[in-house]
Amino acid sequence: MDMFAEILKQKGLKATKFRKTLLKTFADCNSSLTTNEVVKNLESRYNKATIYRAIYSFEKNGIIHQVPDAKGLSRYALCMDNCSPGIHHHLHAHLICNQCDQTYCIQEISVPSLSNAYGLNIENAELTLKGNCRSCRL
Amino acid sequence: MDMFAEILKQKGLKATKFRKTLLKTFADCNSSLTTNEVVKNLESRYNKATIYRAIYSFEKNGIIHQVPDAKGLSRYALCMDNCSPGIHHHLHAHLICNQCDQTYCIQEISVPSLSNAYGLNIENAELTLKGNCRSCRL
DNA sequence: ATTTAAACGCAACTAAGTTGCATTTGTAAG
DNA sequence: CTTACAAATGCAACTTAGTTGCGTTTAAAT
Repeated sequence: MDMFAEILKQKGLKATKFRKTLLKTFADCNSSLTTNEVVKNLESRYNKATIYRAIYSFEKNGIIHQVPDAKGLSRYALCMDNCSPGIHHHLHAHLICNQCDQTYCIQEISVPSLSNAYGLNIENAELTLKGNCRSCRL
Repeated sequence: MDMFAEILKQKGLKATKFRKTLLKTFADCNSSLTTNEVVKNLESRYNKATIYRAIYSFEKNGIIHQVPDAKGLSRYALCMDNCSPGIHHHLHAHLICNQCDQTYCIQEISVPSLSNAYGLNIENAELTLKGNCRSCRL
């Protein structure tokens, strides 16, 4: 019984060997990964184009969500909330650590609700913090 | 009397012909510009490397500040608050328009104060909204 | 076991941004 | 006004992130 295969199928994706490996990579990480960190981890075994395409499909199908990155790279984390294919529900803030440049989801801090403020028809809000993460404060 | 030259010197930068042109470019724009939009505007007259270096120094010296971009490019807007070389004070939110992909500073919406929440030693917070800008709602 | 659409690998490409070094220019001192 | 020099610019080559088209392989339904 393969847990990762089940998750992939439930989200509407074929459970290939590579995709199970990619999902495990995100699951094993307690924060987030840049596309390039994934490429470096896996490029001996899998092609760069394949990795980019899979990350794109994971994001689209509600398995991972994009998070901000200290240097402007694309960076992703596993979805914690119940995200469906096509619809992400993330109300939490993101912390970029000044010391390690890692990005963490901070479930304890939620994003203020601004729905229709000032007639801007806001459909999404992101709150990004810069500070020190738990590991770097030790 | 050259207003742009005065601003540049006051911020500690040499007032070259190119830098006055660049500052005017940002001043003439009511929202923000990607580095590439600036390059496209000016590359017939000035070198790409020069443009990148000048944008970097404008940002460092408190003339412009980086704002989020719909497609992850680097994008900047004139500082409105009183920013000093090395220190930016921006408490306003940023709006990315779903229709035109432009980024606007929204002075009316301020970023929640979170200073030391959860021991994260937060020294900066950014609030990014997605919605419709004024021009696109007309 | 067969079939087929989806996924993958490869290679070539684009676009954004950087770097080293030679030349030019703003500005302050003489 | 001229000189001198650090700072700014131009050029060209480079790096890095990400994309695309197409032929081959594979998951999974029949």
